Amino acid sequence: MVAIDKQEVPDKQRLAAGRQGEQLVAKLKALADPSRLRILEFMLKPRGECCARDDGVCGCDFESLLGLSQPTVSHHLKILVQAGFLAADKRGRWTYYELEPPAFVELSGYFRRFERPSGD
Amino acid sequence: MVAIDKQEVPDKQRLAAGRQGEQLVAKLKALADPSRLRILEFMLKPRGECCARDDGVCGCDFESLLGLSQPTVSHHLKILVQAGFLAADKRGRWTYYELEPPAFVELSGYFRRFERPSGD
DNA sequence: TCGCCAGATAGACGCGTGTCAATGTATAGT
DNA sequence: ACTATACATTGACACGCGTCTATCTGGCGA
Repeated sequence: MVAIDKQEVPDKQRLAAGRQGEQLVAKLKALADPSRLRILEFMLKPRGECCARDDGVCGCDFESLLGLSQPTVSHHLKILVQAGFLAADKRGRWTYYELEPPAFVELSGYFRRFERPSGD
Repeated sequence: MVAIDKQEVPDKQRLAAGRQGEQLVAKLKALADPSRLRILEFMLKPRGECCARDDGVCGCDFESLLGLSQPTVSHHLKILVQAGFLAADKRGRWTYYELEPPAFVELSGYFRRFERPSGD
């Protein structure tokens, strides 16, 4: 063993290789689902059907929106929260959700790197 | 034909609902894989190991990069091409790949909508 | 022409994941 | 205290997807 396995990759391709890249993949996986995308888009212009507030959307609103069972909706919301796209604010018996803009700033910034490739 | 199927959804949640949304999901699914992300990042600063050109990266370069079998690499490249992130240029016995910037412009633009939510 | 090599395709296998019914947990109202 | 409700968790099931081996296709050189 000639001292490998430590950091054979100095600085190249760190994003899609290390833990940072795993987080990115997790974020993209979280977005790669039609139901979760609809949740996020609903958050852009939420019309509260059930128990809306001006500072958050009640979780129960998503059920009728998506036509899915309550556990499934809860599952999707959990994934979006864990990925950092939503913030969950539990108030009393309800949970209110808000968009987390920084997560999207990070994503759009990441993709901007590919908008004008260096060499080509 | 009663002129249906044209725009039954006035303006609500068009992106994540209709065919346009399905395409978006397909694009995001294509990105939600560590191997495919590494392929794209490699395209940003490609060092040709095998048969590089200045106007494309040879497909065989990805095999050693990813440590995957040739059919698996071919599979990933196909997905990226179908999603519109890569362009495949078959020249003789080799296939050269290039980044497709417009696809990334579209994505970063989509996410920019969430960077500053209207209501909040 | 014959073999060699780059790449695509087909089929199989295993794991991940979206979905649901059933159940658990905690809060609010009576 | 008891019940109703909003949400989370669990377990199970089916399908999708990443990976491989094996095979096929097609272009290039000897």
